[in-house]
Amino acid sequence: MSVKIKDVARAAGVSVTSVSRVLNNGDHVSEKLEKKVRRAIEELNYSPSLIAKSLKRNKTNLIGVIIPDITSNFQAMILSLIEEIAGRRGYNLLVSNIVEDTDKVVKYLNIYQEMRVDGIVLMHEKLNEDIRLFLNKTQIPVVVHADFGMNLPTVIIDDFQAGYDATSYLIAQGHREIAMIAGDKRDVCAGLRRIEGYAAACRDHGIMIEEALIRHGDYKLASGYRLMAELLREAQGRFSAVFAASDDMAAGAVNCIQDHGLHVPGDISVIGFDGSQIAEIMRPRLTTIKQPVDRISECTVDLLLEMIEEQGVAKSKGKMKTIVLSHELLEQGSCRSIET
Amino acid sequence: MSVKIKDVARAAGVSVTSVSRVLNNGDHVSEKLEKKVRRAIEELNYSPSLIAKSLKRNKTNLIGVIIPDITSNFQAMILSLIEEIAGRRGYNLLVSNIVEDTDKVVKYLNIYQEMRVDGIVLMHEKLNEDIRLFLNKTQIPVVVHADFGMNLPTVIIDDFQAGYDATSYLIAQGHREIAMIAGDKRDVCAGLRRIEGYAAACRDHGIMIEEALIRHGDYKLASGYRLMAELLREAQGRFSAVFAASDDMAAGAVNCIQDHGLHVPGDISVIGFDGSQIAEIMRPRLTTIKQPVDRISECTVDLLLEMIEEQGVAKSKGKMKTIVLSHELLEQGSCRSIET
DNA sequence: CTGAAAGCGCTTACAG
DNA sequence: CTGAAAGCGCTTACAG
Repeated sequence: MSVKIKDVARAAGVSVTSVSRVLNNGDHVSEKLEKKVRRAIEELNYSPSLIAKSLKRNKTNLIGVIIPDITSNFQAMILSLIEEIAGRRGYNLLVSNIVEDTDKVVKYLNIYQEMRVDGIVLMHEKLNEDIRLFLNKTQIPVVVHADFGMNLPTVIIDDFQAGYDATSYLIAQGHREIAMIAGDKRDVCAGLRRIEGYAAACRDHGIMIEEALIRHGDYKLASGYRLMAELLREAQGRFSAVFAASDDMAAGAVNCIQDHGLHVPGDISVIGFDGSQIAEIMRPRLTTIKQPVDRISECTVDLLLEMIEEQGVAKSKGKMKTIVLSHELLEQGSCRSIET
Repeated sequence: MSVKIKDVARAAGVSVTSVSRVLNNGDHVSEKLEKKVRRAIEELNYSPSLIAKSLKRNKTNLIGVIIPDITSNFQAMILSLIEEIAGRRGYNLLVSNIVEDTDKVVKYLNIYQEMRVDGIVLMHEKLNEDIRLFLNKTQIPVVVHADFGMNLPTVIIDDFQAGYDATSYLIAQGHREIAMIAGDKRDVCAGLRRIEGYAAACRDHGIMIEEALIRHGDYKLASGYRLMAELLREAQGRFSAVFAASDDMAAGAVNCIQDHGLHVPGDISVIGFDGSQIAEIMRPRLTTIKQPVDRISECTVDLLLEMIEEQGVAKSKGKMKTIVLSHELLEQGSCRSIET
């Protein structure tokens, strides 16, 4: 049915070896041979099979990406940058958007392994026994976006420090009653670490931590709205500021506050996290912890490709890098300073 | 280096045929043979190569998706739904996010073809000669999201009617001076068709179309902001309402209007397009044309898989379906009726 | 129920 | 510079 290298060879009157050579333009071939081959390819509309090539070369030029939520602007940003950078370097992306289902994560890790992807980017931050096992066993280079404490190549920011900075900023503005719309504690970085940073900042400034002021969401807008509604219902007047672990949740919180007839930052100050597009859209714009999406994406691809391309040279499982990138506090209009 | 089916066969003391059989659990194998094989697989930590399998079976279970902008919430929504639905049916997604570069589109179409994906979803709406040629020649099932007038399987809404509806709605609210923040005319549906719908509605209601009130953007927030700034600078007072061809542009327009100290809908009414999350986030919420993202995604996957799975039975290139889904006008707070 | 062998479409030493 | 042949890791008639 479809035309294969043998057909091209026959049409051009040369060997398949020669066709392969002009296709991969490595070794020298004579001009007229090349011309004959190119013409045959053209005429037969030949499309070489990367499947066969991958099998033979033991290399697919595929990178698998497992991402929790593409509809989050922050994650979409990273995905699109990774796609672009990897694309320029000859790699294509296999992507799985896995919402909240840890079992599906290992299912897809295994599929990627069976597909013989050259590398994997894992953006999920929740570990279970199966995932841990996979990461320990697999021969495939994996870059993770969370500190799992298991000596894996990692690209992250310092979420503890970032949580600390956000909270300290609010404190410096005179706030002493600060609620937190946090993530899931099982998320190592975006969840747990940011909460720890918040708690440490409170502690360091002699502020009692009130459990009732800490709520846990899923980083999405709707949960920010819902949790803020709870806070207003159950604790109104007991906090003057809120630290949200994502811009989406911060935006949901702002919407909720405004829908209750209150003002941001007049009545309640809100600080977000990520520095995604939504921070610019909101009015007031969100003050937020900006993550360096471009650096995160670059470093992720660089690190992964370095491992992939090194593999031939030496299976240097030894030098596992952890790259910690710096965040930045972006001061916009959603926080105000209050008299102490 | 890595363990292959032959190693498993040897370890289990059976033939590779038998190992293959238990792997694909089709034909009957005796319980004890199966047990031996499973144990060997377990012990050797065997991961079968989908590459080899694909080559043999001539099927990759891969779908290539070419998408203009993942960071658009609307498109991210569709992508994530397609991923989920296709995933449930055993297909994985190869995705390329190609911003505005038509040459790259055909480059990736060719790569997908070489990778022998089972099907392709093309979301770009701009055609060039190379793309047209590819679509005409390829044997791979492709579903497109725009009416290219070339008898391809298509899933769309009626963008003309939707543009007509949006504009008529504004007219029914008493507006007679309506600006449009449109897309690129070379985008067959989201661009051209929506503009034609706008123009037809104006015409049908005896409204002169003023070219200066039609601006062309790229569907993103920033361009909506910029174009609205232009409109305010060059034509303020000459329009009381704006129809934007995407919610993102509508949001940018609203931001711009508000940043100029004006009010939506008090001073200017704005209607958007897509029904994406941003329409819910804005205050006021955006009145918008809501596209049925779930239906679009479902139909896309259904149609594509139908073609893929039919191929064996009959190469029914004949019955090319075009599925037109219905949109809906979602009335929220960004338009007001004015006295005529 | 089980196995030996051909073949999927390429690449790559090896020899000339 | 060019080609014949082995082999990548599977599946699948075919035979028993």
